[in-house]
Amino acid sequence: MPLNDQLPALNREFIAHFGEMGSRWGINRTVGQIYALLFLSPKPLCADEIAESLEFSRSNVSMGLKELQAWRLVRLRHVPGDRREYFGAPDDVWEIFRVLAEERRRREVEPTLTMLRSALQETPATDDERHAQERMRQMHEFISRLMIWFDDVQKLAPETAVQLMSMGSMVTRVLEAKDRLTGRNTKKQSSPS
Amino acid sequence: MPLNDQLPALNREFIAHFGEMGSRWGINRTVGQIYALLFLSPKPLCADEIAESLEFSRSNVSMGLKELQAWRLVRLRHVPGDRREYFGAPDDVWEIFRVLAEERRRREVEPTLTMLRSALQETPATDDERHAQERMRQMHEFISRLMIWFDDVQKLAPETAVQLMSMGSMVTRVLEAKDRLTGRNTKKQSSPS
DNA sequence: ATGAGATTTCAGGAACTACTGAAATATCAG
DNA sequence: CTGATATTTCAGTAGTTCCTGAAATCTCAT
Repeated sequence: MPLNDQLPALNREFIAHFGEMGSRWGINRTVGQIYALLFLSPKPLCADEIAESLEFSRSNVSMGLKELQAWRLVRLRHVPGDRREYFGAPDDVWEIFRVLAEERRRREVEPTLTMLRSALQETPATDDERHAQERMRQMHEFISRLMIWFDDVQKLAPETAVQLMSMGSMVTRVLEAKDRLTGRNTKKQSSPS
Repeated sequence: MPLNDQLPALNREFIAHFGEMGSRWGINRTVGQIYALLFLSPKPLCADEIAESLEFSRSNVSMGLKELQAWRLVRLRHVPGDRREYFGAPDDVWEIFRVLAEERRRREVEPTLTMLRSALQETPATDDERHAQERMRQMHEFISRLMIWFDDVQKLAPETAVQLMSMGSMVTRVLEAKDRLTGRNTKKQSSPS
C-alpha cells in the first residue's frame, strides 16, 4: 500500500491512476503520482510533504520534481520565512495541456522533422530508396501540416481556459458558417489570402 | 550494429530514429523499428524477412508484430501460393494517424474519463476533498471537450489523406471567413444551429 | 566563518522489461 | 495421416530502469 492513509480515498485513486498512466506512456510511475498529488493539492507542497504523502524516499521525490520541472509542469514557489521550496501545478488545465504539447513537440516532433529533412536531401540510388524517400516525404508533409495547424489552434486560444471551454464544437460551428458563406462542401477551398 | 547492411543508409537512419522514439514513448525499441521498416517497404514483408533485415530473433519479430497488430498499425496480407503471412503498413499517413489516435484514446483517455466520472459521483467530506473533486471536474470537462472536438475533426476528414492535405491552415482560413460573416473577434459565439 | 536545515548526487541493489533459443503448436500439401 | 514449413509460446538470461540510504553540496541565519 504505497499511498498515505491521510490522503482522502478520492485523491488516492486519482494518484494511483496517474501512476499507471504515467508508466503506460514515457513518464515513470512515481513522477506521475507526484504530479497527480500536486494537481489535486489546494496549496503548493514541499518535497518532504510529498515524500510523506506518497511514502517515497526523499531523494526519489527530488528526482521526480526535477523531471517535472524539466517538463515545465510544476511551478516553484517560495513561502516567505520558510527556506524550503514549494511546488505546485498550474491551475489552468488548458495551460497544462499547452505546455505538455509544446514539450512533446520539442522532444519528439522536432527531432523527427530534422531527421526527415536531412533524409530528403539525399539523392536516392535504387528504386527502393526512391520509394522510401517518397514515404518519408509523405510523413514529413503530414507532420508539418499538423504542426502548422496546431500552431493555429494555439493562436486561437491565447487567453487559456475560458476560450477552450467554448471550443467544444467550434470547428463544426465555423464550418457551418463557412459553408453558408462559400457555397457548399468543406472539401477543397480556393486561395485564402 | 543492429541493422542489416542490405538496407539503404536512408532506411537505416529512419528505422533507428523510430527505435529511439519508440522507447521514448510507451512502445519498445524493436516494435518501433519493425514498424518503420514496414512503413518504408514498397511491399509487405514476412516475419523472416523482417528478422533478417533488422537482425532480430525470429520470436522477437513475432511478438513485435503481434503488438503492432494489437495497435492495428499493420495489415496482414496473404500472398497466393505462399503459406507465410505478409505484413504491411497502411499507405495513407492520415489513416495511420487516425488509428493511432483512436487506439490511444481507447487505452488511455477512456479509462481516465471513467475513473474521473466515478470520482465525481462521490460526496466529498473535507474541504480538501471538495477541492480535489473540483480539480477532477475541471480535468474531466477539459478532456471531454477535447474528445468532442477531436470527433469533429475526424468527421471533417472522412475520406482520409487528400482532405488533410488541404487542412493545413484550414482553421485560420475558415475563421477569417467566419469573422467576415459574424462581424469581428473569434472569442465568443452565440448559438450555432 | 559556522552550523542547522534543505536539497542533490550517486552507488548499489531491487524490480522490471526485452530478447533469445528451444520446444510446442498450428497449417497445409500430398 | 504424415511430414514439411510456418508461427507462437515460454523459461531463462541479459539489459535497463527505478528507488533507496548515505554522503556531499548548497543556503542562509546567526
